[in-house]
Amino acid sequence: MKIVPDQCQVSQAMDVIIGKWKLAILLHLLAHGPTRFGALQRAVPAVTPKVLTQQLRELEEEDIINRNVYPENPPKVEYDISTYGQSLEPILNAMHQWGLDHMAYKQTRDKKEDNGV
Amino acid sequence: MKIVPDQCQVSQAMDVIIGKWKLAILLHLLAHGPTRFGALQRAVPAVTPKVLTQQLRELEEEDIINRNVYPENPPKVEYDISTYGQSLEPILNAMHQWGLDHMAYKQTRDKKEDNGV
DNA sequence: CGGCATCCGATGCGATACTG
DNA sequence: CAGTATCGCATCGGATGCCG
Repeated sequence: MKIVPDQCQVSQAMDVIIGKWKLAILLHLLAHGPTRFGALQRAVPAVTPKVLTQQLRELEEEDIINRNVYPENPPKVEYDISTYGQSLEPILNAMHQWGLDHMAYKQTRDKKEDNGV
Repeated sequence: MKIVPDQCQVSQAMDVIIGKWKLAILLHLLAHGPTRFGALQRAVPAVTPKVLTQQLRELEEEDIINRNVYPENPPKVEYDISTYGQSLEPILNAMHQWGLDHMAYKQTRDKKEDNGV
């Protein structure tokens, strides 16, 4: 398939997954199902609550994830991938596969450079 | 295929294609073949020469594109996708397809909202 | 033609502290 | 527990001007 630049919507996808922690969030939700805010924070250790909230809100606004509030005490909020969000999987899989190849590529390339190429 | 978070390399791909104009550059090179610096600048009108150079250099360092200098006068420099860079096509295609779907999705969603949902 | 040097502003992200 | 409020900074990209 050839991408026609004039009607190219690649950046539509970029805009949605751009954000330092969005991929990590999506991958966690895809792998583990519904996850609470605190659990997400533990799953992505370096993220602060403020930024985690930001990224979640942005994903929610694009209908990629769902936010479910359980009116309990203590409060409980779960996030999970929406049906629509699951349509991102082909992109993630393609990126993942390429990432694996890229690791291997860098390996061999750097080895060559060590030998003076 | 299920992505195993522990050995997930999705961000490897992200790191390579992140950059405001990199996708536009790659798509242009894929569609039009070898392209000169000036032509790229005309193809991506909003980019300034400084930033265009930056993005090209970063893509070049990852071996995604080739930079060919022709020692003529006036100077001529052509950029083109490397063989390795072509391996990104599955990602771009997946993103493009999703982008098209996303446009349609937003259409119907916004129409619903207009009707008071 | 194909850049590079310099300056500058916006935005994204982080640190810390506090709250219903 | 699941956030919000404030502050601050670094990074990225844009504007402008100059050069081989």
